[in-house]
Amino acid sequence: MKEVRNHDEILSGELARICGVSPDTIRHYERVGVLPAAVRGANGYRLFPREAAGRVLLIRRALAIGFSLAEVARILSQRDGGAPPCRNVRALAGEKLESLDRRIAEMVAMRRDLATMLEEWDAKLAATRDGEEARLLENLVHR
Amino acid sequence: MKEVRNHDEILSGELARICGVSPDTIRHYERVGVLPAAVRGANGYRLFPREAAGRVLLIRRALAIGFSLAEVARILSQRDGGAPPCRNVRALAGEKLESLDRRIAEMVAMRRDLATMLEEWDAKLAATRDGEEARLLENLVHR
DNA sequence: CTTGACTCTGGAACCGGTTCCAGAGTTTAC
DNA sequence: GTAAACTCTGGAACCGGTTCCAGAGTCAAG
Repeated sequence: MKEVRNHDEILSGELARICGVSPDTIRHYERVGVLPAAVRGANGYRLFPREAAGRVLLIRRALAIGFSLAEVARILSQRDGGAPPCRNVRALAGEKLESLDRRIAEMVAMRRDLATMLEEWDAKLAATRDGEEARLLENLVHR
Repeated sequence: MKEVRNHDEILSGELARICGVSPDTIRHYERVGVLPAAVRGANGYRLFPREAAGRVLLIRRALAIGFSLAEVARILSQRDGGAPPCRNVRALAGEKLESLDRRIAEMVAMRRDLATMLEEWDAKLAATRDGEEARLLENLVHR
């Protein structure tokens, strides 16, 4: 008997499938308040409006960009509460960009070191017979 | 009475200080087998040879480069067991380099997206009066 | 003798996003 | 009427490197 059921309302599993996410994740998002609590059918099953898919994608994108679930929750609940959080969001995103730049710089430095080391190692290995010790690890510690 | 004590043996705390690491971390390293078990004094206190500092730095460097403690433990115990692990190390480091590149590429893409978004946001905010909604978040989801 | 700074132990907490669990109810299809 | 595939719940596990904890022993200086 689905006569009373709005055609624009979908179950958690369907929402999950649409968003390419596990149902567990959907429940989790609701739990931490990043998705508004879904309406419940007579079953007790969650009924999400189709628009929720957009919200989930928004969340995933924010996560991918470096926001935490807690931050997203804060922002979205601000917005849902009526306050336009745009300038806060802008500030927060600015910080994200900075920290992202720092992390990237770190990793690039790491990559450079590692690549250099590999070159040296390969040179050394080429000059070392099988089974012999090339002492690569020592190389690692002395810069 | 320290007459019997070798002057080249140091306590865990001193080793930690030398390496810029907490004593807890030193104990942890011993626990997971990345540092060989230290000799114990009559106190029960750990006595590390000074060379251990080099080992710790080796570990920190390996970690910084993207190796896990488990991997380091495997490699080092191989070496301590007599087998020259150089070629294994080389292979492992090669994998690290690849995964590092992947992660960097991801983060750079992220950074690009975020920066683009920020530019758009700033343009939008410049055209929006205080307190008004600029709907930045929607911008986030629609690409 | 007392105080403070050290050390020992094994186990648990932390971070955060996701997944997994078990036990129970619902819906759908055959 | 039975099985397969959902859904519900709250809590715990996971990843890994580090830190924290409590209760106890050790050691140096005053």
